Amino acid sequence: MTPGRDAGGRTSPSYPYSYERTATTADLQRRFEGLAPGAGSGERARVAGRIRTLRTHGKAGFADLQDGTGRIQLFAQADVLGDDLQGFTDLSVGDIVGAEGEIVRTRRGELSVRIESLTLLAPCLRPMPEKFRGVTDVETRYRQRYLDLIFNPEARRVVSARATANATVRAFLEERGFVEVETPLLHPVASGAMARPFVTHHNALDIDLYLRIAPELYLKRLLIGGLERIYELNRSFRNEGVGSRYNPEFTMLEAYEAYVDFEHTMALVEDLVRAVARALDAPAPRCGEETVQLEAPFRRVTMFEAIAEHTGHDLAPAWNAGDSGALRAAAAALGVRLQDSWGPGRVVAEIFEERVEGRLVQPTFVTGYPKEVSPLAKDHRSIPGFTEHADLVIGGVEMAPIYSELNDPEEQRRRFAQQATAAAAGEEDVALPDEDFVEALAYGMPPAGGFGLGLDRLLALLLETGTLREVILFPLLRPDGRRGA
RNA sequence: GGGUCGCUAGCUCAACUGGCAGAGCAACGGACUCUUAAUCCGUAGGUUCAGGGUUCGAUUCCCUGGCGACCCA
Repeated sequence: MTPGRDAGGRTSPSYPYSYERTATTADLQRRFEGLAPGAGSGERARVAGRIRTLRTHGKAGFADLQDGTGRIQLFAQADVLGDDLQGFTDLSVGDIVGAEGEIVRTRRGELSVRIESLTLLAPCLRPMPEKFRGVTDVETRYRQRYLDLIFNPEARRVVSARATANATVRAFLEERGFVEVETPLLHPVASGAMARPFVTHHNALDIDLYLRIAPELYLKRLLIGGLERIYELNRSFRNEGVGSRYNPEFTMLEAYEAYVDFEHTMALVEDLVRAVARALDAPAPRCGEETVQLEAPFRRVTMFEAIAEHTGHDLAPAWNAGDSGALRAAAAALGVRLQDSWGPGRVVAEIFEERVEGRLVQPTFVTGYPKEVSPLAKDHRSIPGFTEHADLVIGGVEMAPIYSELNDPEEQRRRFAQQATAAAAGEEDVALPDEDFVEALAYGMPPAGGFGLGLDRLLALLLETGTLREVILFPLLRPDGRRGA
Protein backbone atom coordinates (compact mmCIF):
# COMPACT_ATOMS: atom_id res chain seq x y z
CA MET A 1 0.00 0.00 0.00
CA THR A 2 1.36 3.38 -0.87
CA PRO A 3 1.99 5.70 2.01
CA GLY A 4 -0.45 8.54 2.21
CA ARG A 5 -3.70 9.38 3.72
CA ASP A 6 -6.28 6.74 4.28
CA ALA A 7 -8.71 6.74 1.39
CA GLY A 8 -11.35 5.35 3.71
CA GLY A 9 -11.57 8.73 5.38
CA ARG A 10 -13.48 10.21 2.47
CA THR A 11 -15.96 9.13 -0.08
CA SER A 12 -14.11 7.91 -3.11
CA PRO A 13 -13.17 10.77 -5.40
CA SER A 14 -15.14 11.28 -8.55
CA TYR A 15 -12.51 13.02 -10.72
CA PRO A 16 -14.75 15.49 -12.56
CA TYR A 17 -14.06 16.13 -16.24
CA SER A 18 -13.82 19.90 -16.19
CA TYR A 19 -14.32 22.99 -14.10
CA GLU A 20 -15.53 26.25 -15.52
CA ARG A 21 -13.16 28.89 -14.23
CA THR A 22 -14.11 32.54 -14.46
CA ALA A 23 -10.83 34.01 -13.25
CA THR A 24 -7.25 33.23 -12.53
CA THR A 25 -5.76 34.16 -9.19
CA ALA A 26 -3.56 36.79 -10.81
CA ASP A 27 -6.61 38.37 -12.45
CA LEU A 28 -8.35 38.62 -9.11
CA GLN A 29 -5.31 39.98 -7.26
CA ARG A 30 -5.02 42.68 -9.90
CA ARG A 31 -8.71 43.56 -10.15
CA PHE A 32 -9.34 43.77 -6.43
CA GLU A 33 -6.07 45.30 -5.36
CA GLY A 34 -7.92 48.31 -3.89
CA LEU A 35 -10.52 46.33 -1.93
CA ALA A 36 -10.42 47.41 1.72
CA PRO A 37 -9.79 44.95 4.57
CA GLY A 38 -13.04 43.53 5.87
CA ALA A 39 -14.91 44.53 2.70
CA GLY A 40 -16.84 42.42 0.23
CA SER A 41 -16.70 43.17 -3.49
CA GLY A 42 -20.19 41.98 -4.36
CA GLU A 43 -18.62 40.02 -7.21
CA ARG A 44 -18.20 36.29 -7.47
CA ALA A 45 -15.64 34.19 -9.21
CA ARG A 46 -14.80 30.55 -9.86
CA VAL A 47 -11.16 29.64 -9.38
CA ALA A 48 -9.31 26.35 -9.60
CA GLY A 49 -5.94 25.15 -8.48
CA ARG A 50 -3.94 23.25 -5.91
CA ILE A 51 -4.32 23.62 -2.15
CA ARG A 52 -0.95 24.69 -0.79
CA THR A 53 -1.77 25.32 2.87
CA LEU A 54 -4.76 24.67 5.10
CA ARG A 55 -5.80 26.41 8.31
CA THR A 56 -9.02 25.16 9.78
CA HIS A 57 -10.68 26.76 12.77
CA GLY A 58 -13.64 24.62 13.67
CA LYS A 59 -16.50 26.51 12.05
CA ALA A 60 -14.26 28.41 9.67
CA GLY A 61 -11.14 27.81 7.70
CA PHE A 62 -8.61 29.16 5.25
CA ALA A 63 -6.60 27.67 2.44
CA ASP A 64 -4.12 29.03 -0.04
CA LEU A 65 -4.98 28.04 -3.59
CA GLN A 66 -2.23 28.12 -6.20
CA ASP A 67 -2.94 28.15 -9.91
CA GLY A 68 -0.75 28.74 -12.91
CA THR A 69 -0.70 32.47 -12.32
CA GLY A 70 -0.35 32.88 -8.57
CA ARG A 71 -2.30 32.41 -5.41
CA ILE A 72 -5.43 33.46 -3.63
CA GLN A 73 -6.85 32.54 -0.25
CA LEU A 74 -9.98 30.47 0.10
CA PHE A 75 -12.14 31.46 3.05
CA ALA A 76 -14.69 28.95 4.37
CA GLN A 77 -17.34 29.85 6.94
CA ALA A 78 -20.13 27.79 8.46
CA ASP A 79 -22.36 30.86 8.08
CA VAL A 80 -22.08 30.57 4.32
CA LEU A 81 -21.51 26.88 3.76
CA GLY A 82 -23.61 25.29 6.47
CA ASP A 83 -23.09 21.54 6.48
CA ASP A 84 -20.96 21.84 3.34
CA LEU A 85 -18.17 23.15 5.54
CA GLN A 86 -17.31 19.50 6.05
CA GLY A 87 -16.18 19.32 2.42
CA PHE A 88 -13.63 22.01 3.16
CA THR A 89 -12.52 20.48 6.43
CA ASP A 90 -11.89 17.19 4.63
CA LEU A 91 -9.49 18.75 2.15
CA SER A 92 -5.83 17.84 2.20
CA VAL A 93 -2.85 19.90 1.27
CA GLY A 94 -2.11 19.17 -2.36
CA ASP A 95 -5.69 18.53 -3.47
CA ILE A 96 -6.78 20.19 -6.70
CA VAL A 97 -10.11 21.93 -6.26
CA GLY A 98 -12.49 24.36 -7.86
CA ALA A 99 -14.09 27.00 -5.66
CA GLU A 100 -16.82 29.54 -6.23
CA GLY A 101 -17.76 32.48 -4.08
CA GLU A 102 -17.65 36.19 -3.45
CA ILE A 103 -14.34 38.00 -3.65
CA VAL A 104 -13.74 39.58 -0.25
CA ARG A 105 -10.82 40.93 1.68
CA THR A 106 -10.51 39.53 5.19
CA ARG A 107 -10.07 41.74 8.22
CA ARG A 108 -6.41 40.82 8.23
CA GLY A 109 -6.19 42.10 4.68
CA GLU A 110 -5.96 38.90 2.64
CA LEU A 111 -7.87 38.87 -0.65
CA SER A 112 -10.04 35.74 -0.56
CA VAL A 113 -12.72 33.77 -2.30
CA ARG A 114 -15.42 33.28 0.34
CA ILE A 115 -16.48 29.82 -0.66
CA GLU A 116 -20.09 29.10 -1.53
CA SER A 117 -19.35 25.87 -3.32
CA LEU A 118 -16.31 23.68 -3.47
CA THR A 119 -15.49 20.86 -5.88
CA LEU A 120 -12.73 18.33 -5.38
CA LEU A 121 -11.27 17.90 -8.87
CA ALA A 122 -8.36 15.61 -8.05
CA PRO A 123 -7.22 14.52 -4.61
CA CYS A 124 -3.58 14.41 -3.62
CA LEU A 125 -3.13 10.87 -2.36
CA ARG A 126 0.57 11.06 -1.64
CA PRO A 127 2.00 13.15 1.17
CA MET A 128 3.23 16.48 -0.14
CA PRO A 129 6.71 17.73 0.69
CA GLU A 130 7.15 19.86 3.73
CA LYS A 131 5.20 23.06 3.20
CA PHE A 132 7.74 25.64 4.20
CA ARG A 133 11.02 24.39 2.84
CA GLY A 134 9.44 22.26 0.15
CA VAL A 135 11.70 20.15 -2.01
CA THR A 136 15.36 21.05 -1.97
CA ASP A 137 17.02 17.71 -2.61
CA VAL A 138 18.54 18.11 -6.04
CA GLU A 139 17.91 14.57 -7.10
CA THR A 140 14.25 14.73 -6.11
CA ARG A 141 13.90 18.04 -7.93
CA TYR A 142 15.17 16.45 -11.15
CA ARG A 143 13.42 13.11 -10.83
CA GLN A 144 10.09 14.56 -9.69
CA ARG A 145 10.20 17.85 -11.52
CA TYR A 146 6.47 18.30 -10.98
CA LEU A 147 7.15 18.78 -7.28
CA ASP A 148 9.92 21.25 -8.06
CA LEU A 149 7.48 23.18 -10.26
CA ILE A 150 4.80 23.23 -7.57
CA PHE A 151 7.15 24.46 -4.87
CA ASN A 152 9.86 26.49 -6.53
CA PRO A 153 9.05 29.65 -8.48
CA GLU A 154 12.55 29.49 -9.94
CA ALA A 155 11.71 26.21 -11.66
CA ARG A 156 8.68 27.84 -13.27
CA ARG A 157 10.77 30.84 -14.30
CA VAL A 158 13.08 28.57 -16.26
CA VAL A 159 10.16 27.16 -18.22
CA SER A 160 8.95 30.57 -19.31
CA ALA A 161 12.48 31.76 -20.00
CA ARG A 162 13.01 28.93 -22.46
CA ALA A 163 9.71 29.72 -24.16
CA THR A 164 10.75 33.36 -24.41
CA ALA A 165 14.15 32.42 -25.81
CA ASN A 166 12.61 30.17 -28.45
CA ALA A 167 10.11 32.83 -29.45
CA THR A 168 12.88 35.42 -29.63
CA VAL A 169 15.02 33.18 -31.82
CA ARG A 170 12.14 32.57 -34.18
CA ALA A 171 11.16 36.23 -34.39
CA PHE A 172 14.78 37.29 -34.93
CA LEU A 173 15.33 34.86 -37.76
CA GLU A 174 11.93 35.27 -39.40
CA GLU A 175 12.54 39.02 -39.47
CA ARG A 176 15.70 38.34 -41.46
CA GLY A 177 13.96 36.09 -43.95
CA PHE A 178 14.88 32.71 -42.48
CA VAL A 179 12.39 29.86 -42.87
CA GLU A 180 11.95 27.26 -40.16
CA VAL A 181 12.30 23.71 -41.43
CA GLU A 182 12.22 20.21 -40.00
CA THR A 183 14.68 17.54 -41.05
CA PRO A 184 15.02 13.89 -40.05
CA LEU A 185 15.95 12.88 -36.57
CA LEU A 186 16.65 9.29 -37.60
CA HIS A 187 19.76 9.23 -39.76
CA PRO A 188 21.22 6.34 -41.72
CA VAL A 189 24.65 7.92 -41.16
CA ALA A 190 25.39 9.93 -38.03
CA SER A 191 27.35 12.87 -39.33
CA GLY A 192 27.39 16.65 -39.27
CA ALA A 193 29.37 16.84 -36.04
CA MET A 194 32.19 15.07 -34.28
CA ALA A 195 30.38 12.96 -31.70
CA ARG A 196 29.29 9.44 -30.87
CA PRO A 197 25.70 8.62 -31.84
CA PHE A 198 22.91 6.57 -30.30
CA VAL A 199 22.03 3.58 -32.41
CA THR A 200 18.56 2.24 -32.99
CA HIS A 201 16.98 -0.17 -35.42
CA HIS A 202 14.21 0.05 -37.95
CA ASN A 203 12.46 -3.30 -38.12
CA ALA A 204 10.58 -3.09 -41.43
CA LEU A 205 13.64 -1.93 -43.37
CA ASP A 206 15.94 -4.01 -41.16
CA ILE A 207 18.54 -1.26 -40.96
CA ASP A 208 20.32 0.44 -38.11
CA LEU A 209 19.53 4.10 -37.74
CA TYR A 210 21.19 6.75 -35.63
CA LEU A 211 19.65 9.55 -33.63
CA ARG A 212 20.98 12.71 -35.20
CA ILE A 213 24.06 14.29 -33.68
CA ALA A 214 23.34 17.42 -35.74
CA PRO A 215 20.94 18.40 -38.53
CA GLU A 216 23.77 20.07 -40.46
CA LEU A 217 24.02 17.87 -43.53
CA TYR A 218 20.26 17.86 -44.14
CA LEU A 219 20.07 21.62 -43.82
CA LYS A 220 22.86 21.96 -46.35
CA ARG A 221 20.90 19.71 -48.71
CA LEU A 222 18.18 22.34 -48.47
CA LEU A 223 20.68 25.05 -49.44
CA ILE A 224 21.41 22.95 -52.50
CA GLY A 225 17.67 22.79 -53.11
CA GLY A 226 17.51 26.55 -53.29
CA LEU A 227 16.27 27.40 -49.80
CA GLU A 228 18.54 30.32 -49.09
CA ARG A 229 17.84 31.09 -45.44
CA ILE A 230 16.79 28.22 -43.21
CA TYR A 231 16.91 27.23 -39.60
CA GLU A 232 15.90 24.36 -37.40
CA LEU A 233 15.32 24.54 -33.68
CA ASN A 234 16.22 20.97 -33.04
CA ARG A 235 16.81 18.32 -30.44
CA SER A 236 20.02 16.44 -31.13
CA PHE A 237 21.56 13.49 -29.36
CA ARG A 238 25.13 12.64 -28.48
CA ASN A 239 26.15 9.51 -26.70
CA GLU A 240 28.31 11.15 -24.12
CA GLY A 241 28.44 11.64 -20.38
CA VAL A 242 26.08 13.68 -18.28
CA GLY A 243 27.10 16.63 -16.19
CA SER A 244 26.75 20.33 -15.71
CA ARG A 245 27.73 21.08 -19.32
CA TYR A 246 26.44 17.94 -21.02
CA ASN A 247 23.14 16.19 -21.48
CA PRO A 248 22.81 13.41 -24.07
CA GLU A 249 19.85 15.12 -25.65
CA PHE A 250 20.00 18.85 -26.04
CA THR A 251 18.34 21.68 -27.88
CA MET A 252 20.24 23.45 -30.58
CA LEU A 253 19.56 26.06 -33.19
CA GLU A 254 21.16 25.57 -36.58
CA ALA A 255 20.81 28.18 -39.29
CA TYR A 256 22.28 28.59 -42.77
CA GLU A 257 22.37 31.58 -45.07
CA ALA A 258 23.37 31.38 -48.71
CA TYR A 259 25.85 33.78 -50.30
CA VAL A 260 27.49 34.95 -47.07
CA ASP A 261 30.66 33.89 -45.27
CA PHE A 262 31.45 33.24 -41.62
CA GLU A 263 32.27 36.89 -40.96
CA HIS A 264 28.71 37.79 -41.81
CA THR A 265 27.37 34.90 -39.73
CA MET A 266 29.48 35.84 -36.72
CA ALA A 267 27.80 39.24 -36.72
CA LEU A 268 24.41 37.54 -37.01
CA VAL A 269 25.13 35.24 -34.07
CA GLU A 270 26.37 38.14 -32.00
CA ASP A 271 23.14 40.03 -32.62
CA LEU A 272 21.05 36.95 -31.94
CA VAL A 273 22.72 36.17 -28.62
CA ARG A 274 22.25 39.76 -27.59
CA ALA A 275 18.58 39.70 -28.64
CA VAL A 276 17.92 36.61 -26.51
CA ALA A 277 19.80 38.12 -23.57
CA ARG A 278 17.72 41.27 -23.79
CA ALA A 279 14.49 39.30 -24.08
CA LEU A 280 15.40 37.52 -20.84
CA ASP A 281 16.48 40.78 -19.25
CA ALA A 282 19.96 39.36 -18.80
CA PRO A 283 22.37 41.62 -20.70
CA ALA A 284 25.11 41.06 -18.14
CA PRO A 285 24.74 37.70 -16.37
CA ARG A 286 27.10 36.79 -13.57
CA CYS A 287 29.46 33.90 -14.17
CA GLY A 288 31.54 33.02 -11.15
CA GLU A 289 33.39 36.15 -10.09
CA GLU A 290 32.83 37.91 -13.39
CA THR A 291 30.00 39.71 -15.12
CA VAL A 292 29.59 38.69 -18.73
CA GLN A 293 29.23 41.79 -20.88
CA LEU A 294 26.94 40.79 -23.71
CA GLU A 295 26.27 44.35 -24.83
CA ALA A 296 29.94 45.04 -25.58
CA PRO A 297 31.32 43.95 -28.97
CA PHE A 298 32.41 40.31 -28.84
CA ARG A 299 36.15 39.84 -28.84
CA ARG A 300 37.93 37.95 -31.63
CA VAL A 301 41.11 35.93 -31.21
CA THR A 302 42.75 33.06 -33.01
CA MET A 303 43.16 29.75 -31.26
CA PHE A 304 46.94 30.19 -31.27
CA GLU A 305 46.69 33.69 -29.80
CA ALA A 306 44.36 32.48 -27.08
CA ILE A 307 46.68 29.61 -26.19
CA ALA A 308 49.68 31.95 -26.04
CA GLU A 309 47.75 34.41 -23.91
CA HIS A 310 46.52 31.90 -21.35
CA THR A 311 49.33 29.36 -21.21
CA GLY A 312 52.40 31.34 -22.27
CA HIS A 313 53.09 28.73 -24.97
CA ASP A 314 53.40 30.21 -28.44
CA LEU A 315 52.71 27.21 -30.64
CA ALA A 316 52.91 29.09 -33.93
CA PRO A 317 56.63 28.44 -34.59
CA ALA A 318 56.29 24.70 -34.00
CA TRP A 319 53.13 24.60 -36.12
CA ASN A 320 54.74 26.51 -38.99
CA ALA A 321 57.79 24.26 -38.83
CA GLY A 322 55.55 21.19 -38.92
CA ASP A 323 57.16 20.10 -35.66
CA SER A 324 54.46 17.94 -34.11
CA GLY A 325 56.92 16.69 -31.52
CA ALA A 326 57.21 20.20 -30.13
CA LEU A 327 53.42 20.55 -30.09
CA ARG A 328 53.11 17.31 -28.15
CA ALA A 329 55.83 18.43 -25.78
CA ALA A 330 53.89 21.62 -25.09
CA ALA A 331 50.76 19.58 -24.40
CA ALA A 332 52.71 17.37 -22.01
CA ALA A 333 54.13 20.42 -20.23
CA LEU A 334 50.56 21.66 -19.78
CA GLY A 335 49.33 18.31 -18.54
CA VAL A 336 47.05 17.75 -21.51
CA ARG A 337 46.59 14.09 -22.31
CA LEU A 338 46.73 13.11 -25.94
CA GLN A 339 46.02 10.04 -28.02
CA ASP A 340 48.78 8.74 -30.26
CA SER A 341 46.55 8.86 -33.31
CA TRP A 342 45.99 12.59 -33.09
CA GLY A 343 47.63 14.83 -35.65
CA PRO A 344 49.02 18.27 -34.87
CA GLY A 345 45.70 20.03 -35.49
CA ARG A 346 43.89 17.90 -32.98
CA VAL A 347 46.75 18.35 -30.49
CA VAL A 348 46.44 22.14 -30.70
CA ALA A 349 42.66 22.00 -30.45
CA GLU A 350 42.92 19.74 -27.41
CA ILE A 351 45.29 22.14 -25.69
CA PHE A 352 42.84 24.93 -26.39
CA GLU A 353 39.83 23.03 -25.12
CA GLU A 354 41.52 21.72 -21.99
CA ARG A 355 43.50 24.76 -20.93
CA VAL A 356 42.03 27.87 -22.51
CA GLU A 357 38.34 27.55 -23.37
CA GLY A 358 37.23 27.49 -19.74
CA ARG A 359 38.95 30.80 -19.09
CA LEU A 360 37.23 32.71 -21.87
CA VAL A 361 34.45 34.19 -19.80
CA GLN A 362 33.72 37.28 -21.87
CA PRO A 363 32.08 36.59 -25.24
CA THR A 364 34.85 35.59 -27.63
CA PHE A 365 34.94 34.36 -31.20
CA VAL A 366 37.82 31.95 -31.48
CA THR A 367 39.03 31.54 -35.05
CA GLY A 368 41.84 29.67 -36.71
CA TYR A 369 40.64 26.08 -36.42
CA PRO A 370 42.94 23.46 -37.97
CA LYS A 371 41.39 21.47 -40.81
CA GLU A 372 41.80 18.26 -38.85
CA VAL A 373 39.15 19.26 -36.30
CA SER A 374 36.88 21.08 -38.70
CA PRO A 375 35.82 18.67 -41.43
CA LEU A 376 32.77 20.61 -42.60
CA ALA A 377 34.16 24.15 -42.88
CA LYS A 378 35.79 25.76 -45.91
CA ASP A 379 39.54 26.17 -46.15
CA HIS A 380 40.63 29.52 -44.82
CA ARG A 381 40.90 31.86 -47.76
CA SER A 382 44.38 33.08 -46.80
CA ILE A 383 45.91 30.82 -44.15
CA PRO A 384 46.80 27.30 -45.32
CA GLY A 385 45.93 24.44 -42.99
CA PHE A 386 43.11 26.31 -41.31
CA THR A 387 39.41 26.65 -41.92
CA GLU A 388 36.92 29.46 -41.77
CA HIS A 389 35.53 28.15 -38.52
CA ALA A 390 34.88 30.33 -35.49
CA ASP A 391 33.62 29.19 -32.13
CA LEU A 392 31.72 31.53 -29.90
CA VAL A 393 32.81 30.91 -26.31
CA ILE A 394 31.00 32.57 -23.41
CA GLY A 395 31.36 31.84 -19.74
CA GLY A 396 34.10 29.35 -20.54
CA VAL A 397 31.70 27.21 -22.54
CA GLU A 398 31.45 26.58 -26.27
CA MET A 399 28.18 28.13 -27.37
CA ALA A 400 28.23 28.20 -31.14
CA PRO A 401 30.44 26.95 -33.97
CA ILE A 402 30.20 29.13 -37.07
CA TYR A 403 31.49 28.17 -40.52
CA SER A 404 31.97 29.32 -43.99
CA GLU A 405 30.36 26.11 -45.17
CA LEU A 406 32.48 23.74 -47.20
CA ASN A 407 30.82 23.35 -50.60
CA ASP A 408 33.56 21.71 -52.68
CA PRO A 409 32.49 18.06 -53.01
CA GLU A 410 36.00 16.75 -53.68
CA GLU A 411 37.43 18.57 -50.68
CA GLN A 412 34.51 17.34 -48.59
CA ARG A 413 35.26 13.79 -49.71
CA ARG A 414 38.91 14.19 -48.66
CA ARG A 415 37.89 15.58 -45.25
CA PHE A 416 35.53 12.68 -44.68
CA ALA A 417 38.29 10.27 -45.66
CA GLN A 418 40.53 11.79 -42.99
CA GLN A 419 37.74 11.35 -40.46
CA ALA A 420 37.30 7.75 -41.50
CA THR A 421 41.01 7.17 -41.00
CA ALA A 422 40.77 8.62 -37.52
CA ALA A 423 37.77 6.42 -36.81
CA ALA A 424 39.70 3.38 -37.95
CA ALA A 425 42.47 4.38 -35.55
CA GLY A 426 39.99 4.22 -32.71
CA GLU A 427 38.82 7.81 -32.51
CA GLU A 428 35.16 7.87 -31.52
CA ASP A 429 34.27 11.53 -31.99
CA VAL A 430 34.32 11.83 -35.76
CA ALA A 431 32.11 13.19 -38.51
CA LEU A 432 31.47 10.04 -40.49
CA PRO A 433 31.54 10.04 -44.28
CA ASP A 434 28.14 10.63 -45.83
CA GLU A 435 28.42 9.74 -49.51
CA ASP A 436 24.87 10.77 -50.23
CA PHE A 437 25.72 14.23 -48.97
CA VAL A 438 28.87 14.42 -51.07
CA GLU A 439 26.79 13.51 -54.10
CA ALA A 440 24.35 16.28 -53.23
CA LEU A 441 27.23 18.76 -53.00
CA ALA A 442 28.24 17.79 -56.51
CA TYR A 443 25.07 19.43 -57.78
CA GLY A 444 26.40 22.72 -56.42
CA MET A 445 25.78 24.31 -53.03
CA PRO A 446 25.92 28.09 -52.89
CA PRO A 447 28.56 29.60 -50.65
CA ALA A 448 26.97 29.94 -47.24
CA GLY A 449 27.53 30.87 -43.65
CA GLY A 450 26.04 28.66 -40.97
CA PHE A 451 26.03 28.16 -37.23
CA GLY A 452 24.80 25.95 -34.45
CA LEU A 453 23.86 27.50 -31.14
CA GLY A 454 23.52 25.44 -27.97
CA LEU A 455 20.35 26.81 -26.45
CA ASP A 456 20.54 24.88 -23.20
CA ARG A 457 23.99 26.26 -22.53
CA LEU A 458 22.91 29.76 -23.48
CA LEU A 459 19.94 29.55 -21.11
CA ALA A 460 22.11 28.21 -18.31
CA LEU A 461 24.42 31.20 -18.80
CA LEU A 462 21.68 33.81 -19.02
CA LEU A 463 19.72 32.40 -16.09
CA GLU A 464 22.90 31.94 -14.06
CA THR A 465 21.96 28.40 -13.11
CA GLY A 466 25.50 27.04 -13.25
CA THR A 467 24.27 23.77 -14.73
CA LEU A 468 22.39 22.55 -17.78
CA ARG A 469 20.28 20.36 -15.57
CA GLU A 470 18.40 23.35 -14.26
CA VAL A 471 17.28 24.42 -17.72
CA ILE A 472 16.36 20.95 -18.95
CA LEU A 473 13.08 19.90 -17.34
CA PHE A 474 13.91 16.22 -17.22
CA PRO A 475 17.69 15.79 -17.41
CA LEU A 476 18.91 12.28 -17.97
CA LEU A 477 19.70 10.54 -14.70
CA ARG A 478 20.63 6.99 -14.02
CA PRO A 479 17.39 5.13 -13.33
CA ASP A 480 16.60 5.00 -9.66
CA GLY A 481 16.31 1.36 -8.65
CA ARG A 482 13.64 2.09 -6.08
CA ARG A 483 11.35 3.81 -8.52
CA GLY A 484 12.37 1.99 -11.66
CA ALA A 485 12.31 5.34 -13.37
C1' G B 1 38.35 8.47 -15.57
C1' G B 2 40.18 10.74 -10.47
C1' G B 3 39.06 13.17 -5.74
C1' U B 4 35.74 15.06 -1.91
C1' C B 5 30.99 14.99 0.29
C1' G B 6 26.11 12.98 0.95
C1' C B 7 22.09 9.01 1.42
C1' U B 8 18.19 8.36 8.71
C1' A B 9 9.95 8.78 8.96
C1' G B 10 6.19 11.26 3.09
C1' C B 11 9.42 16.22 3.33
C1' U B 12 13.44 19.21 5.92
C1' C B 13 16.96 17.65 9.24
C1' A B 14 19.18 15.84 14.38
C1' A B 15 21.43 11.73 17.04
C1' C B 16 28.53 13.95 21.20
C1' U B 17 33.88 9.29 21.57
C1' G B 18 30.31 2.97 19.20
C1' G B 19 25.44 2.54 24.05
C1' C B 20 17.20 2.44 24.01
C1' A B 21 16.71 6.01 16.44
C1' G B 22 14.55 11.77 17.54
C1' A B 23 12.33 16.84 16.25
C1' G B 24 9.50 20.14 13.09
C1' C B 25 6.20 19.91 9.11
C1' A B 26 2.90 16.33 6.59
C1' A B 27 -0.72 12.12 7.96
C1' C B 28 -4.60 10.29 11.46
C1' G B 29 -8.19 11.57 15.94
C1' G B 30 -9.96 15.80 18.81
C1' A B 31 -10.68 21.45 20.18
C1' C B 32 -11.20 26.17 17.93
C1' U B 33 -15.75 31.37 13.24
C1' C B 34 -10.39 36.30 10.47
C1' U B 35 -6.11 32.64 9.75
C1' U B 36 -1.90 33.06 6.54
C1' A B 37 4.83 28.47 8.11
C1' A B 38 -2.41 29.32 12.39
C1' U B 39 -2.49 27.45 17.49
C1' C B 40 -3.49 23.65 21.26
C1' C B 41 -4.20 18.24 22.97
C1' G B 42 -3.50 13.23 21.39
C1' U B 43 -2.15 8.90 17.92
C1' A B 44 0.58 6.47 14.46
C1' G B 45 4.76 6.39 11.44
C1' G B 46 11.80 3.38 10.50
C1' U B 47 15.09 -2.79 6.14
C1' U B 48 19.09 4.39 9.21
C1' C B 49 20.60 3.12 0.46
C1' A B 50 22.15 -2.48 -0.08
C1' G B 51 25.44 -6.47 1.30
C1' G B 52 29.52 -8.06 4.18
C1' G B 53 33.14 -7.30 8.32
C1' U B 54 34.95 -5.64 13.39
C1' U B 55 32.41 -5.50 18.24
C1' C B 56 28.93 -7.63 24.02
C1' G B 57 26.55 -3.82 21.07
C1' A B 58 27.02 -0.26 14.54
C1' U B 59 22.99 5.26 11.99
C1' U B 60 28.13 5.83 13.92
C1' C B 61 34.21 2.27 12.52
C1' C B 62 36.17 -0.85 8.06
C1' C B 63 35.32 -3.18 3.03
C1' U B 64 32.38 -3.85 -1.46
C1' G B 65 28.40 -2.23 -4.31
C1' G B 66 24.19 1.37 -5.66
C1' C B 67 22.43 6.38 -6.45
C1' G B 68 23.44 11.52 -6.28
C1' A B 69 26.04 16.38 -5.58
C1' C B 70 30.45 19.25 -6.10
C1' C B 71 35.45 19.82 -7.85
C1' C B 72 39.31 18.15 -11.13
C1' A B 73 41.12 15.90 -15.69
